[in-house]
Amino acid sequence: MTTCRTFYEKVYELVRLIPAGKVSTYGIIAEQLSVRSAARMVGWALNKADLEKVPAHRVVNRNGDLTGKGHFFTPDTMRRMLETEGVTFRPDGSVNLERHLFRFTPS
DNA sequence: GACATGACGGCAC
DNA sequence: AGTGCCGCCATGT
Repeated sequence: MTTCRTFYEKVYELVRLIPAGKVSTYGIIAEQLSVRSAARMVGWALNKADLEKVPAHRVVNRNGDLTGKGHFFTPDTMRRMLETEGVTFRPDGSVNLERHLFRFTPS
């Protein structure tokens, strides 16, 4: 639409590839899009995305923190969905990236 | 057309 | 180790 096939489409596609119980980060997704430092766009794309179609709750920041929780129906929706999928959180409320970080296959 | 903002990341201090 | 600033691309005003 506005841009060439929207960079959003790519973001959505990648996010949809994230299996339940796993999470990814804006930076990694941006990197997959060949724009290493455009993580902001990724978040933006998700904001405009249909949460019904894209598991945006599986995307967290590099810190493992649920930065986009405030963009969901309720602030705890994101965490709740992740917990339901089997994602574990640290005492500080961040996701155990060491354990749930999903790595896209560069192939 | 220019300025400001945004679900971030990395580097400098 | 914590805090701050700059950079990046796209969108909205």
